Amino acid sequence: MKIGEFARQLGVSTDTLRYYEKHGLLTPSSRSEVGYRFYSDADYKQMSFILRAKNVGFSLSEIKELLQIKFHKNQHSCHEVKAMTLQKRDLVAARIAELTRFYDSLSLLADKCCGGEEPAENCSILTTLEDIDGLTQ
Amino acid sequence: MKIGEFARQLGVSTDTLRYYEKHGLLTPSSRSEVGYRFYSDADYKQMSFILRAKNVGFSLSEIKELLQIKFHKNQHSCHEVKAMTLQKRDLVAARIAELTRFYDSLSLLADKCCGGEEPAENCSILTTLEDIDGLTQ
DNA sequence: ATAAACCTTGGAGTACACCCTAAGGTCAAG
DNA sequence: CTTGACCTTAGGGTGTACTCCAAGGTTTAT
Ligand SMILES: [Zn+2]
Ligand SMILES: [Zn+2]
Ligand SMILES: [Zn+2]
Ligand SMILES: [Zn+2]
Repeated sequence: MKIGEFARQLGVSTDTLRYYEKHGLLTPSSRSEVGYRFYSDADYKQMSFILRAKNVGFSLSEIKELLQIKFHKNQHSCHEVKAMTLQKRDLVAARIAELTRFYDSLSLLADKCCGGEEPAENCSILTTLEDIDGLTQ
Repeated sequence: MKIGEFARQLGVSTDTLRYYEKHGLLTPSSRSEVGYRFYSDADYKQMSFILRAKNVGFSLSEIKELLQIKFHKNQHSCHEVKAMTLQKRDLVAARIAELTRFYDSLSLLADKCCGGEEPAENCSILTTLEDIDGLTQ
């Protein structure tokens, strides 16, 4: 399958596929005589793996690591894979915590503001940000 | 106050202050004869505003908007300010929802894996990512 | 024969929020 | 008068995951 059809079937752009190839995530299994990329069923499976891993939150470099493990399964342990997964989960959790603080602060701010059409002279959002904060910690 | 002392008091780098100046967030109120930046009390207050806004999750360009409103309070309404705040909050909420999906998927994956020291031949994290997913919708 | 649709490469651009460097000028202390 | 700490500018680099472009070669249909 040439790159265009392959991209269409997977719902990604051809640029993305060339990008992934350049970054060692998916090298098409063959090329035509004039250099056209040809993708096989195995390539389809690998790309699906990549997309699923992306869907659960792994970054491309993490996915590359996972692929290395997948290619040399006997040289890596379950422990290693689970550790990566848990570490990623913890990172995600930390980011969620930070964003939740943002969310709470923004809610507090919004609640204080009347939201009317009058000039923002005494807008409590602005004054709260100006004054000593009743926001942080 | 010169830039170094000002930066120290606010817990930011001098590079950050020059960056903010270049991007229209905070222009020091004066310069010495040879061009040294001098920051005033008003500058301190504005920088505090910026840092507080950052702390609740606003991006620098959003903060720039907020500053524009703050400078011309009578030309803007409470409604406008509240709308910005709510819109930002919704964006944050959407991002939290996405990360929560990641978190849940990663937890599911991790739970299935034994985490032992044996080779990853049959690691359920890898097989789950390989096979038709029990993850996504 | 020619146009449309495909493919190739290399390289530049995007957003965000800085950080770092070089090359040089300024200022206070000893 | 020199040392060290400070300041200036312009410009490049970081990471992430692409996206877009130019300039050209190939394939397929009419
Ligand atoms: Zn109001
Ligand atoms: Zn208001
Ligand atoms: Zn296991
Ligand atoms: Zn496992």
